[in-house]
Amino acid sequence: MKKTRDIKSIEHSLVSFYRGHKRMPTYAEMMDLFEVRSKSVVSYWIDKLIEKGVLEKDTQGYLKLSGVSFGLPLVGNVAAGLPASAEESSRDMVSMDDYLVSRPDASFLLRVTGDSMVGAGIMEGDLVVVEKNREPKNGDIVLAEVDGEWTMKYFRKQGRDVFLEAANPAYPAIRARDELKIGGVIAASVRKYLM
Amino acid sequence: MKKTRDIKSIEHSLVSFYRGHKRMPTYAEMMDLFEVRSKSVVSYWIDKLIEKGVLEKDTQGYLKLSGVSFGLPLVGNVAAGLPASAEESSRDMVSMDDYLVSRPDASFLLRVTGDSMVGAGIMEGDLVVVEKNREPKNGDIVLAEVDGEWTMKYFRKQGRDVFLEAANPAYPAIRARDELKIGGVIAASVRKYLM
DNA sequence: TTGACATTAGAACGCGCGTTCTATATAAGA
DNA sequence: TCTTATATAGAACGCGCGTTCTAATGTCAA
Repeated sequence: MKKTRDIKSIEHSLVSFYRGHKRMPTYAEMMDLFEVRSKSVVSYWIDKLIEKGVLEKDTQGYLKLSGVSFGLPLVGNVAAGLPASAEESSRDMVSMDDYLVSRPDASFLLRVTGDSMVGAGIMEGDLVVVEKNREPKNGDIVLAEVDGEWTMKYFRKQGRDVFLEAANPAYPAIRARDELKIGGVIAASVRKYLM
Repeated sequence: MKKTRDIKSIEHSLVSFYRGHKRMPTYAEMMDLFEVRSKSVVSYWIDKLIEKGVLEKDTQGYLKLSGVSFGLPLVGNVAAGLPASAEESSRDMVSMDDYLVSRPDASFLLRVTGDSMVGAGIMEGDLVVVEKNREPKNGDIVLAEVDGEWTMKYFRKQGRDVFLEAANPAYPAIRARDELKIGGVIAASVRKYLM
């Protein structure tokens, strides 16, 4: 068995350390990670990774996993199928957190109950990201209180006329009688298949 | 204007620093963050945050944002509506990355094209998380190559009989003639509404 | 074999890190 | 008032961090 200490495996061990510890390892810790016995060797490989663009140092000189190896690679669309797995670089790396949540401070998650939005592809059991304190635009999906009950509805506005509409045609549209209690605007919806 | 340097604003500044830098600040940097002029004051507040359970130190003594303030709060279901925003603690904090992706090394993202899975609530433009090298079970949604074209289909297996089925009834089921080329199993699907 | 280059080891060093001490200002209660 | 608890400042300290040097070894081609 040949030594597996190439630049690829080193990058991989760094990424998995960061995933596990939510921080970068120290040079002493990297000695164990890379299975070398000198910090200078660590420095040697770190320099290589910086050259390659996997790592960078921020303004204070701290190591950072840059761009690549954050999140998942967005490799194209379904029609293109799975990638040749060659050409590792020049791929878009997308973090689900960053992609789905623009304002983490003003957002929360809800588990979907009921079937009022199945027409919009939101099914029972899905999670939705709700953004608070945001002015809904026509066509947005909002979390609203109707007759003391919270539901998700399309927000419709035509001129001065404002009403709520379910995506499921079985439910009637609701006009704002007194005032509309909007809990937030649905920013994203996610569904998990595998456990 | 009163001093806003309470434990709440300090926690917030730490979280936003971590979100921006993907690491914890040093004590010197926290002096600027907290707007104090001594590292001992920083240590003073850090201890408070550790007591509170917001922070913890890992085995090497490094600061870590623990549990709380990672990801988004999962506050319940749609029927429950938006939370009273009181009782800040004892909420489930969920990171989208951790929730949706179990095996980051073996996963990638695809943008959905076509309407073959609208029946399953997966629409054109959605992103799907595809997990490679996983044995599909009956009922899983898989990325498969059919007649040289990649599509998403339900994976059906009844005894020895294996075939692919679209969620859209307009498309016919497909039996495996030669061999089934499975690119991966769909682990999750996400849709973004606000830009 | 010889040379050039890539990779590893080890040691030394300076500086900044987080800790810890003392001292002081402020606020609340008795 | 005096006491106590809370919050801030400043300084000192030891240790570990990342850097940088020299030198030895491994690899491969000429």
